[in-house]
Amino acid sequence: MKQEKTDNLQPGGVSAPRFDAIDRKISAALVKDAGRSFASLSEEIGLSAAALHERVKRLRANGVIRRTQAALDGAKIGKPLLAYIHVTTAGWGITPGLMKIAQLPEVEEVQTVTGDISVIMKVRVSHSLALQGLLARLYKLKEVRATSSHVVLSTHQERPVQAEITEDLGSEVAVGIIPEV
Amino acid sequence: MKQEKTDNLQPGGVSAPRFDAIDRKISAALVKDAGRSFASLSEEIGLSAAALHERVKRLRANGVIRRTQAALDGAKIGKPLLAYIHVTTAGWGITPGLMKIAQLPEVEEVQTVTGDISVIMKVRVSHSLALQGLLARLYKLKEVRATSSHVVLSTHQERPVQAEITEDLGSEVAVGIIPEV
DNA sequence: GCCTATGCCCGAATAAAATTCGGCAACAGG
DNA sequence: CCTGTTGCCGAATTTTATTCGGGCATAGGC
Repeated sequence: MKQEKTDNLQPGGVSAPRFDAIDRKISAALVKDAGRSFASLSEEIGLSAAALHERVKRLRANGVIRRTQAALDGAKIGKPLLAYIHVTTAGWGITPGLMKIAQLPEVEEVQTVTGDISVIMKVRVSHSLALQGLLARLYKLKEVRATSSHVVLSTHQERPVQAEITEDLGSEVAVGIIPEV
Repeated sequence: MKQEKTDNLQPGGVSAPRFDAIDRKISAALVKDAGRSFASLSEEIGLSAAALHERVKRLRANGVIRRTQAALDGAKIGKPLLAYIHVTTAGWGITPGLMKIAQLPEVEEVQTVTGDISVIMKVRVSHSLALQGLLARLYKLKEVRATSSHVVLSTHQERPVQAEITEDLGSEVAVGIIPEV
């Protein structure tokens, strides 16, 4: 029996759903390929298929895994033009008009952000005329003050949320910045 | 017999794969939920499970469906801070230094764009110190002239490439814009 | 220290799904 | 009119997901 020491267990936290190293590993694997069979994954993780299945079920129930989806090729489905639209609005937040535009299948992201712009939209369209049409719809909204578009020339990385975390990202800057008490 | 005629080949090596309305419908369904059984999907589409399976297999082979992946909740895996970093670089394009940073699991997108900035990066980190660490790594590269960060306050839409296309997006602007010949 | 409740895991059985296969019909080209 | 090709179907077949009963270890009450 190759029973691993269960040092992955966490002290009983009632509120926060636990998410240990194994869960992270499973999540990372499913982000890369959600179509893999539990059998082969369980081998890689070091769990039985049944235990793995239970964990995945719990990850879904907890909302860690929100869903599993197909990743399409934008160009091959007829939408080769990707762009970011920066929107400056009068007033605050997202209005019903903007939300309606956000529902268009061309619109992939709508985020309110800090900085000198209010909203960042990520849109993918069939051709430049469609981009213009999208901008026209934006300018029909009276809360839209200005827009600034950035057409994507080439994509060097584009992927969903990754499960892994680089541990030493913050620490390297911390030295000499945190004041002594 | 499946013979490959050389005159079928197009520049790029791939003969034009067809992508009809049914394919689009299937793709749209799989983007929403790739875990659905072929049986239930075939009912909705109006095909047999076998025919549906064959189409999906072809969509994958053609690269229309690039992969199927799990969508994680950024906050629940310990990365609640989402931001866009606009990078202005000296010289052109993506350098090896930038490509290395693009491999970090915190970096979800790296795009070269038109406009007054060179690169747009989408990053998701655990806390602001990690964002600072990321910026520190960027500024270590001598090709990086300046950056401008936009922290996401709230996400109103965030989803992968959608299969649907709004047909009348371009047409509405076209009226009165395209000059008569 | 002992006892029990709990969480996590396993192997095997079962249910469900994916995948394959042979054949039929529509269509285009010769 | 024939013929090769394509897309589809229903039914087998194989693979996979899912359930089930139980074992082991830990934590906490007593």
